[in-house]
Amino acid sequence: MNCDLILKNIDRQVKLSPDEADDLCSLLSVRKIKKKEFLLREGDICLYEYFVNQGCFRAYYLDLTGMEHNFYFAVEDWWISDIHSRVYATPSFCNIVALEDAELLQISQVRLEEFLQRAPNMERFFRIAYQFSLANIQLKFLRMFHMSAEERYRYFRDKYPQLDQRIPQKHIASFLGLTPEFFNTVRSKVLRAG
Amino acid sequence: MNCDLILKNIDRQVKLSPDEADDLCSLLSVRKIKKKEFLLREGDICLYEYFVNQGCFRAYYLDLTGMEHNFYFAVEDWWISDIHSRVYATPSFCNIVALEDAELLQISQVRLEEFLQRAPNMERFFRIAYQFSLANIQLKFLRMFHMSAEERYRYFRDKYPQLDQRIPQKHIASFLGLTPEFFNTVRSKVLRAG
DNA sequence: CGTCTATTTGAATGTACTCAAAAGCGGTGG
DNA sequence: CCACCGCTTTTGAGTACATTCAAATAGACG
Repeated sequence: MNCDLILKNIDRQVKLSPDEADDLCSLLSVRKIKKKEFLLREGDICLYEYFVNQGCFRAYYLDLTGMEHNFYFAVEDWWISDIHSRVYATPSFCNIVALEDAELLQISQVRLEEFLQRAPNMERFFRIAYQFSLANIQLKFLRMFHMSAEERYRYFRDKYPQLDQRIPQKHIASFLGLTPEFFNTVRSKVLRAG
Repeated sequence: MNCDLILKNIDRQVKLSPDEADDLCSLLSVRKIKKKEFLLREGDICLYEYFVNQGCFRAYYLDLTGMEHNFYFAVEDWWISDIHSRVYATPSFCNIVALEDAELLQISQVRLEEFLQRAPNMERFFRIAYQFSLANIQLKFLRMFHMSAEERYRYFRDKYPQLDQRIPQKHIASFLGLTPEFFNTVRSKVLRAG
């Protein structure tokens, strides 16, 4: 199993001992997912935290009218799960689906909690990771909520150029809270203006 | 110094030993703030994590045109700080101001980090607290971004009835991403309809 | 090659905003 | 205690940004 990427990812925040690293890796399992397959479906309880080794995912929820709303993308070196469902152990409101063939590492919530009890370094890693996520999502919230469609798209391109190339327009539109049609006119305008 | 409320708050997630509780309390100091005084100003680096013992705060940022956008309220038993500024040790984008005379407990970022190194229980507390915040803010993000003005206000009333009563309309309008004028018409409609 | 889905374009509509002005309310000084 | 001032809330008219619906074009996949 290829744990290189995840260990490098963790090493950016905390230094695990070789034993801790081995312990972690022994708890991980590989999961291969084909394009369009679901990692999580609405109503399921999210039992795992996932780390993307390869591929691309989108997380979305369905509103009352059945429309899909994307709210998270994940590619290589990103973590993904439904944190709400996982933490509260309640049925998920959202779906996670592969946009490309993908390989994940997964650790079950139960094993993760046990591991955190005996590995303060990992407790620390997640504390820091969540702290950064929170800092970033708060800023994202400000930006997304008070910016025009064009500003939002410019910000997205700036921040995630690799995603802008890789992910179909309609999913970016949804991520930005726009209709595909209107997003397309915005996008054309931005491309013309540079 | 009155540490009852904060210790109860922490006790909901983790059990601190009496020594750990004393250790924590020795690091806290009381801060009294009058209505309209600033706890944090844009450009300052946020050096503390705060816990509200009494009173009410709003956090907002100024956009390019000088308009204020509220994004967080805190009352008794809530934590508040600019997590982005505090964690990255960069100048804050936001302002935090008291809406009422208030009393806070504060702990400096430096002391907090030191404390977390020696108190795995508190590391755990913050990991869990951030985890819940993240779960909730993600859900809030979904709701706020894809709901109409009226739905957003109904959700706000439902979730924070105490804030709806306590905070001036114009600040709720801003929190919901609406102009005070438009918010007022929405609010009137909701009050009429029940 | 044909089918299905995604993107592009346009017209009509609606939601929320800006600007303007009146009415209400709270605090302060005479 | 009341009158005034400033700030907040309410109301309305005109406008802009984004949506819905419809249809044509382009692209992906079997």
